[in-house]
Amino acid sequence: MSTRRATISDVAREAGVSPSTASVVFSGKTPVSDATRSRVLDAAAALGYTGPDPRAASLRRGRSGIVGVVFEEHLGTAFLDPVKTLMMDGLADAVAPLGAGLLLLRDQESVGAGATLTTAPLDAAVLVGCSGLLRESLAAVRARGIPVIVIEGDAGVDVPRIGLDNREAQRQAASHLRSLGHSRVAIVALPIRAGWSRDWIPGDAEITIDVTRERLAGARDVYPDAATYAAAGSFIDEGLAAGRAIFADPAKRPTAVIAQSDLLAAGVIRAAEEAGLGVPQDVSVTGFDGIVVDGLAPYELTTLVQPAAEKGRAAGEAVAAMLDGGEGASISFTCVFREGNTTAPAPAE
Amino acid sequence: MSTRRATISDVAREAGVSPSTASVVFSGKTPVSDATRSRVLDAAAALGYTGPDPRAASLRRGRSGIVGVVFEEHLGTAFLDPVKTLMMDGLADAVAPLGAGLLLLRDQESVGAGATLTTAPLDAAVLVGCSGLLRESLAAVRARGIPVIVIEGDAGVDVPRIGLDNREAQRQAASHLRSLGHSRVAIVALPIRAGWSRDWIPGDAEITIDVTRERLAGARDVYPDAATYAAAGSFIDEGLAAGRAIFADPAKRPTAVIAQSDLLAAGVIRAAEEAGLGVPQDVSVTGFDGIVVDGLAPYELTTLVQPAAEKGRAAGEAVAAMLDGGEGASISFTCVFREGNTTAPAPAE
DNA sequence: TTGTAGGCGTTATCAC
DNA sequence: GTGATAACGCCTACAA
Repeated sequence: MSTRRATISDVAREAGVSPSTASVVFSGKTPVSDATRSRVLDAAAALGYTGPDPRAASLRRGRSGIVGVVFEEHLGTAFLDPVKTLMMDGLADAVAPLGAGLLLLRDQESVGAGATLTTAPLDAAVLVGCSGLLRESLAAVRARGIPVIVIEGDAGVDVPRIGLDNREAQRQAASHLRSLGHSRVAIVALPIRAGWSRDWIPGDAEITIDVTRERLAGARDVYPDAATYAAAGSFIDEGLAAGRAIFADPAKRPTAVIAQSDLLAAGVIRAAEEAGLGVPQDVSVTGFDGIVVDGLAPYELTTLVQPAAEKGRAAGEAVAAMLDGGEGASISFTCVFREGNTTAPAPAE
Repeated sequence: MSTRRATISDVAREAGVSPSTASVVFSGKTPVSDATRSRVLDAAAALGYTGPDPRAASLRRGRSGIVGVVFEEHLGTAFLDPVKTLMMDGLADAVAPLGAGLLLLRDQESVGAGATLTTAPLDAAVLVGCSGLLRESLAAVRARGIPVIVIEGDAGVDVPRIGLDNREAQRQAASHLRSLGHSRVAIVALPIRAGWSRDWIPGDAEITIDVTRERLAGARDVYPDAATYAAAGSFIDEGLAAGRAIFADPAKRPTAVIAQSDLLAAGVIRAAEEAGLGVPQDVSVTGFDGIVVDGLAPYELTTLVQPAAEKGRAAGEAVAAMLDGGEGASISFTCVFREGNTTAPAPAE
């Protein structure tokens, strides 16, 4: 048992054929006579050979069948976000036909620990939410000459990206509120930079996270002076905290809140209930993402539905195209406005 | 640009040293004089060489630095479960020191599509929630002779597993309720088999999902006749539906509900509120998992805290040990009972 | 400290 | 339909 594992040459010898013939039996790339095939297969079974060693095959072929997915956060954190989860699903679907799998990679791996962009046998890489941190990784990957694509983030220059019309979409929600007569509106934003703790932000705050900045711009296109509270993450509890801050002073209560994610919106709704405000009679709330928020029933958020799984799928397809020698173009997706039961005309003064 | 990528030999030639010396510069396994090192590094830079090709290195070393994680469900579904998410985090942490990354694999991949247990360059595999489906995959992996470990599932025979004292833990929660005087108790279970739709289950229902069966057994050790409603998944909304069914008939209302997951428990609490029942004055509710349920505040569930991240970490460490030639023993983890504010003495009749 | 040699296991190519 | 040959790019004894 401690003896070396059988190789395809062993099998070939046992079967009385050449290694290349045995190889062909396993790869199916060339016709083989039935007699030969079964002789090889029998020999393989006898020797406990279970097929070509993927490592050797990938060296020879120049392909590993592995697509790296790079997150800038802890894996657990990334998967707490339903949008990313959906995106992963779409991505997995799209790379499957390539015969590829997804390798989870964290950016900023402490040195020497863990597979990295530079040491993993990747055929291509997908960067998720590329902001400052990922930029360096990017250089490393590109130098390796493998296809790279970025989802929700700007990698600069000529890296194809999967984008979303964040600003326009958010503007739609804001316009919807304006058409309902709302004028006192507050915004609950996603974090404005890495490591941010929840707080009100000044009008001229520097925002390094693209998604936050773009959605905020869309809201401010309609409500330039709306007070903005940025949460520490996309969670119901963060939205709750934000909502408490917003509804704290009865004199300054807004009649509508624009939340930058559905989870935040769910929290805001809960804060409104806590403050004795009815949604949507007293306060309208809009979300962003269009995910199913577990436990939010009977509310149906008025929100922007983003094609999360499609984004992942598009990334996978772009990767496939680039692996085929194609160019890999950027694609931009559009959100769909969906009116639920959390927005209504502004209450009379 | 269409020319072949530089290899370490090219770099060595350019630097005027031998390939092995250049190799050593990159691997750092042997001391090299500063002069030589910088000559090699310069040559590499000039040629655009970014380091050894991982495919070749992994063939040579016999290690790919990749650990496969096999789920039996859609990736998106798997990551909806906070417990699995935490587990992945622990696993990622534990394999990082190995210099390994996690490759996501789905079981039952349609033939020919996607990386599989048999074609991916894995150093080891971790199966998550091994029930029927995974059994076959298991055979394939074991034949390949790579270390395998199973989390929350029985792979039979001699496959090391990371287990949990589901039955004993659930019994503790039930005993707690009994000590509070509850006698009319209902159980909200996880799905009893793949593809299950929520419904009451008969006392002798066949339960093919291990976790469900074990926790149910624990509850029935104390309340053998408790009516049991099995949800279709671990979600707040499923718990809500279950709770509605349970609280539907005022005449038959239990004074306590044992839920098999925290998310289910959260839904049950919401159903209780809906039915005008106070928690815990009118109904006590227990959960299972000890996760943070986003949006459940101000409730703190009475629950069993399972060491989810530790389970992942243990799996990673077991893998590391096996890769080192060790034996890979099974490990069983213990849940810790945590009393929150969702259980109280049974109300007087 | 540096160089030489051999092979890790496979598969593409081409000839037969 | 089958076989010989030559890489794929690297690493590690071992020798110098």
